[in-house]
Amino acid sequence: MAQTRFGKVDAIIEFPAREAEIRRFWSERNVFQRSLERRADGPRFVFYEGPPTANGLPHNGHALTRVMKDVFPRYRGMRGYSVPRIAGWDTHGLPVEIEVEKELRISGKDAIREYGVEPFVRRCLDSVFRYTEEWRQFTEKLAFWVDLDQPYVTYHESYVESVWWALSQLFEKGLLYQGHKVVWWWAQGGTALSAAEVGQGYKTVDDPSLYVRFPLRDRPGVSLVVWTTTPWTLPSNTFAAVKPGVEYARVRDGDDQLIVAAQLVGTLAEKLGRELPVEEVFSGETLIGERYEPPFDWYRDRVGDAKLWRVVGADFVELDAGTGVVHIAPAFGEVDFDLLRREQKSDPSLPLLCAVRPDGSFDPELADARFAGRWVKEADRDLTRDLKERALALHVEQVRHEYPFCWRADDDPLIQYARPAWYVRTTERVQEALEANAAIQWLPEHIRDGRFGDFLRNNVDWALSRERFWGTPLNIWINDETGAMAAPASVAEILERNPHAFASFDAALAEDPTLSPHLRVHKPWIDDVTWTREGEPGVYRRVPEVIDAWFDSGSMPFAQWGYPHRNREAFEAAFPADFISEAIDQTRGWFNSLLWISTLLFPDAEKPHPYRTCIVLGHVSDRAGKKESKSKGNYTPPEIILDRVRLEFAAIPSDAVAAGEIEIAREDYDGMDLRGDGTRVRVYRDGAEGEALDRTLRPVALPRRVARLTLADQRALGLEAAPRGEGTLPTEVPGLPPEQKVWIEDPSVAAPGADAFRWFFFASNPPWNATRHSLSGVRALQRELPLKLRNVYAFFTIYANIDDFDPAAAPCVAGKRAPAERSLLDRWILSELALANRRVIEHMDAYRVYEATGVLSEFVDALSNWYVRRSRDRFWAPGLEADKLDAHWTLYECLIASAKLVAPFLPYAAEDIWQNLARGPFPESDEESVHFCDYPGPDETALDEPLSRAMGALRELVSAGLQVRTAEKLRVRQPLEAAEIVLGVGASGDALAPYLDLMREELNVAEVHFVPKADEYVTYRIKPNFRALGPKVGKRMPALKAALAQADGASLLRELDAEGRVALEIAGESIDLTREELAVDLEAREGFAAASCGAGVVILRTTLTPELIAEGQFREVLNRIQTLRKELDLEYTGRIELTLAGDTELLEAVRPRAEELKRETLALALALESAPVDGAEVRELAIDDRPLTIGLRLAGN
RNA sequence: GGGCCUGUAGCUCAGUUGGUUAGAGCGUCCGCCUGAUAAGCGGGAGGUCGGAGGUUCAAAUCCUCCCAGGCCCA
Repeated sequence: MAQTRFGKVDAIIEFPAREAEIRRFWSERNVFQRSLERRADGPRFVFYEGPPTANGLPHNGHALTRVMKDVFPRYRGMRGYSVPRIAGWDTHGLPVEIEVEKELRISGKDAIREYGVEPFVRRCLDSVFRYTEEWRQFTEKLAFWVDLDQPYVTYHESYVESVWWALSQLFEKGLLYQGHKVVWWWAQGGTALSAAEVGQGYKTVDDPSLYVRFPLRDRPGVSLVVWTTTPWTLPSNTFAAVKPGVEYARVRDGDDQLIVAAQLVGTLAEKLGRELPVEEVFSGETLIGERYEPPFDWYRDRVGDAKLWRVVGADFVELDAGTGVVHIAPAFGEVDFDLLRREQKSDPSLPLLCAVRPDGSFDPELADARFAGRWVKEADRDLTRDLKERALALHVEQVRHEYPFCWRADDDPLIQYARPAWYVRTTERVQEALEANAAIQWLPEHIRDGRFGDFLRNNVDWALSRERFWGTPLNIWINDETGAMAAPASVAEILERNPHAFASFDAALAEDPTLSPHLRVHKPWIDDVTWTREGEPGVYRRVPEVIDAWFDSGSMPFAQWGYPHRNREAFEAAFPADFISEAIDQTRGWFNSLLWISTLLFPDAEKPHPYRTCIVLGHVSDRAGKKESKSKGNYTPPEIILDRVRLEFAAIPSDAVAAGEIEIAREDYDGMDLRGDGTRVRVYRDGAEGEALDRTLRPVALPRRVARLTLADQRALGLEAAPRGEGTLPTEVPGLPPEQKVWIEDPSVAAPGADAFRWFFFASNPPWNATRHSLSGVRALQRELPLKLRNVYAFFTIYANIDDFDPAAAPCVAGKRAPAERSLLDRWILSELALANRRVIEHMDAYRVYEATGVLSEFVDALSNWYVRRSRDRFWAPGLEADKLDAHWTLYECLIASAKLVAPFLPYAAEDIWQNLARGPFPESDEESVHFCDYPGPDETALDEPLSRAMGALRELVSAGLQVRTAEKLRVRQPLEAAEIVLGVGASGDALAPYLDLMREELNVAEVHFVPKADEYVTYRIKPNFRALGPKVGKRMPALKAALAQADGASLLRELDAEGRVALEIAGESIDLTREELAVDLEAREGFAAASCGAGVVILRTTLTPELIAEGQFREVLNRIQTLRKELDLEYTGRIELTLAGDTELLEAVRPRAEELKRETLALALALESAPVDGAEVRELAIDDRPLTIGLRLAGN
């Protein structure tokens, strides 16, 4: 049988390139698909992918969500579950429309209508998948295994039909109704703006600030005083609100009486510049129900007996400004509107007064001639004048405040404005939603009662409709004569009503066969769908709105299957989800819409649904904890981790730059993880790497993402200056033409790669914490496990190949011994492995990925820094004796297990190891990929906790011993006579006796003893065991502590040992103390070369005999020769011939140990006191000032 | 303005039901080791645990208030 040669493992590796090879293997061998098939019969673990929008490029936050959504399904898959993973795309909504508007350089709904709804919608569709390819690559690079070939897509007809079904269910249950919603309205553009957009457009402006009298009808001469900064809303005034439970005052103002909140009388008096003596104080409630004269009479004769213009109570009334009486215009304020809705519960006839048309002008039907048709903001001044003339304005001034403007047209102020809207009556089912929420496992837990619970408890009805174009059309048709409504749940149901319903779309399709068939269920074509009914007058026409895109994504549990029109069983088998995860901003987004839709549609399903466990991810911030933002440029693009260490800069030629140099911002320099003040970099134009220049990069004070270069370099690279120079915003750089920007790349190191990125997100902190992201951070964590594991793996292949160790070969298999027969060290690391394995499973089952990475790191550290380190001489031993074979097997088993253990976290590294170490020897094995393997279960027989504890103590003692050497300036190469160990009180040397060889080697001492009578070396410090004594001793604790500190430790201990207890006199009382109630610390006495640790005290005998000195000198010589071997890059097995000459004492130290020297250095010949032979590599050096000449040449030359 | 979260070493983070010398990694300095290692080991410096009160024999941990940052809403 041919010997396996394991592939050579380079310690230095370009991870992105290696990962690409592995990715190719996965795709060629269809590994993901097959991993699913192999588990198809397993119990189901249901994962829902929250659909991203692909009309922007993926960023670091997406990387976090991708890897978190990957690690748990991978883990569960390896644990035997069937875990199908379907990708999804969120395709509808305002952001898409806005992108297209930008592209078309148009703005507003009228502009869209002018452009044409049909071509507009088609452009939306195109734009949705603009970055699909980037998303696919991003997803694949991060090894997020999800089925990208058969994704669910929210604009697809089958998806829309499912959403329609959901809406028709709500409609039939009476949970859909029409009302109004107050939105931030851009009147000139005829559109509502989202909160995020509004947030972008605040400006500081001066607005009028009015104090207005509302005369009470039934109390002549008495007026309420209200304060407003929007006079234009006064004609639509409906109520005046006061705060119940707060004191109000009636004050005298000349012949008038005014009513304001008692605590604001002074403020108002100051404004008016006159005394306002208080006549009466009363509680706010007593005002409720009072009628008043509205400030304008535009509605007076129009609204019949409706109980308008009266005082109502409201808790939101604030008393730190204004008058404590609030003007309520429900059409122009959200809280105002909610108040109207509240009042409508007892009096449904209350109208919504709105004297303003959607274009922001006063309605000529209502307004008097002076104001009809005028833009409301412009009318403020005349309205104010009118109020003054009628003596209703008590006081007028200007106020400077922040007010939102349209971010696209920044001269246009926004107004709050009530628009007709469709609502989902969620308030009726809050209790059920809360029950579902209570049953969900939220990670972190506080989301349940905190952020999300609060949100649910404060639920208001879901405003579902959007007056836009690109979205799922609201499937409600209204008879234009009778007002009857219908909500068909599918295309088929529409066709039943009118077989030619889609004639207009069919015609469009006939004209243009490239038209996506899915657009049949979209605007504008869906608006042409109508029908009539036998015996009923009128035509059913669809309402014009589309719906909130959150309803789309929240429907994915069933809509991804097209349920209930299709795939009923598939849906039922995959409901609810066991696990979902998104970032915290989805609390009110996807997490919310999923929960509500499920709660409303499936009231009988067992809770929680539609998800059982939800990990709420923190945001990814920059290295300073600031939100990453493309416009600030504090953004490390994911490519710098995944592909290459480079950034793109706007080119700024400057004659101030030194020849051969380039200057960028210090922040960008740090962002590329460059050190010092100058680094060699490559500079090139995009796509012209062949003509790259090598330059020295200098960090200076500059704005981000601009690079200053010399005029000569500018010419050499064929660049133009970026037109906006240093004022170029980071966000503009990608859009510059290629001749105005440069790439700057650090060619000295490869990017860390996808596994490193994944590990960073898992291992840096718990997933719900905000993560500070940087290249240096990723690299730091990469060293912690991925690189360490790779080093061990490389070590193994070196010696396995040297020894022809082959796990498939008969001699190796025959020589494989059970772990119990192997050496202590082997048994120890196998025990650690089993322990780590058990703990990783516990953590991962509980979704504690961060803790799981900690366990893995500790294990790999133990493997690398103790097992391999202590086993090195076993691997160097000649031949392949039993002990060496044990070492190979043990390390092999650890690596194979590690590959499986890390597979969900580091799918590439795991595959790399697996292919080389498992598939290499066993090419016919069933597990072609590590991702086909079962996750290992701990080998319970290998678990040996006493062994783990003992080795832990040993490692501590060794550390202490090394600490002594450091303190005494005794290098480890210098052998010492002995180490004495004083163990902690009560510990026995027996448990550690088997490890003393390890300790002798590690400390380089001839002997290790336990010292039975330790008083000579150490003192004992005795402290109370606070935890045990706390309840018993209570307030006397400080006194006890002091007494123990002063007592003689050794004699106390002797008494304890003899009597089993000691008695101490504290504050006149005697306290009996047992051994368990005391803690004893050892401390080395002065004058010894000693150090203490938790396990005990280590004392080194530091006297050097001539023999020890000679031994030390020999070690030095050996070290120099080995170093030379390494310098010369010799093969590990390469034989050499040696000559040594120089200091006599050195040579005499070597002479008796010549055989050992030859063995260790693989020297066939050793000549002392002889000159180097021809062709030898010669080194002249000194060891402690003693000259030595080494001549080394390869044997056989 | 409200809600939630976070604040521990220069940086990134741990820190069990409160238990008395607050830990790790990185960085830095000194030293060591190296025939796997972009490594590793030992040590030093570095902390009023955001601040102020309180509860307790005992507080990073529990309570109250305040400050700063983040997120979500207004």
